[in-house]
Amino acid sequence: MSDNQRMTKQKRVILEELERVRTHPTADELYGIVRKRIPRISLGTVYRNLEMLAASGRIRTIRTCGKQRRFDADLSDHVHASCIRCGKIKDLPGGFPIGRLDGNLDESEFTYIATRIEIIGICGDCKREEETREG
Amino acid sequence: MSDNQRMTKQKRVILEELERVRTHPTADELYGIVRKRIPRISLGTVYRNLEMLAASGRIRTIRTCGKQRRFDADLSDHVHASCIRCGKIKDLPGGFPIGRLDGNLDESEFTYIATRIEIIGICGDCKREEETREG
DNA sequence: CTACCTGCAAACCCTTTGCAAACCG
DNA sequence: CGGTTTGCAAAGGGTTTGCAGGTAG
Repeated sequence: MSDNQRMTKQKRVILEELERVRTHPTADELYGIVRKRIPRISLGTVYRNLEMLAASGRIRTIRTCGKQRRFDADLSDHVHASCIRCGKIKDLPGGFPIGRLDGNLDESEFTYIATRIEIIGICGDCKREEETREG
Repeated sequence: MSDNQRMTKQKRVILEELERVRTHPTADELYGIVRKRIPRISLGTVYRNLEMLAASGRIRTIRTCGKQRRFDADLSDHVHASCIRCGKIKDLPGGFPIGRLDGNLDESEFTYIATRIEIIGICGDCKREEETREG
């Protein structure tokens, strides 16, 4: 967390692309996007930069359904809608329906950083796919 | 999700132990616990049974901070407090401060299943450890 | 200059899976 | 009995890391 971070071309492009997309891509998906601008970038570099950007608070990592981590450059409080089938995440319009949620928290036993709210469900694409398959 | 599940000794003990512990153990932690009662059980069996129990809705899986999945036999709505350092999860007293949260949801585009709320922070153990290390 | 960062590839580690034997109902 | 489940071990797949060369400041 010592912020001796350099703004390299790779880091800048990764951040730009993550801010641009509306999805919450996995490292691998972002790798595919960034490679259009930096063809010789490596997946390891993408991971390292996402890690650094998260450590310095410029982006957030999301772990929910699915085995892969996802990343979000939108730091505002918003609710995520996660699909248990495909793991994709969409944002819900409107902010948080609650506040800081640290009321009944013993600060000596837990230092509050943030609240996360998500709804779990099945997205339209996966639902339609299931209906097709099951007839 | 076809519930042709048999109640084997392994599955029963895994469920019993998961219901008994107050933590939200990883598969590996639960493996260590269950092995006290079934010494020759394998980690693969623990994973398979947790998967089956989750598929039939008897337990829940949690993915948050940390790379390992965690499991929870408490199906009631409760807020999780996750430590970003060690990945451990504790329950917050009291239920959910909000309701179903599917108000501004287009049901044709997302089938609602559940709401998850967690707070992110640093637990007492990790905080004390950091204070010791940094002087 | 030089400490930090990159690309590459191998290592890591959690999780899943194939198989023959064991077991539940 | 017949289809599930188990233990074992190997495979899988996302993420991390060591290293030598490259680069920001």
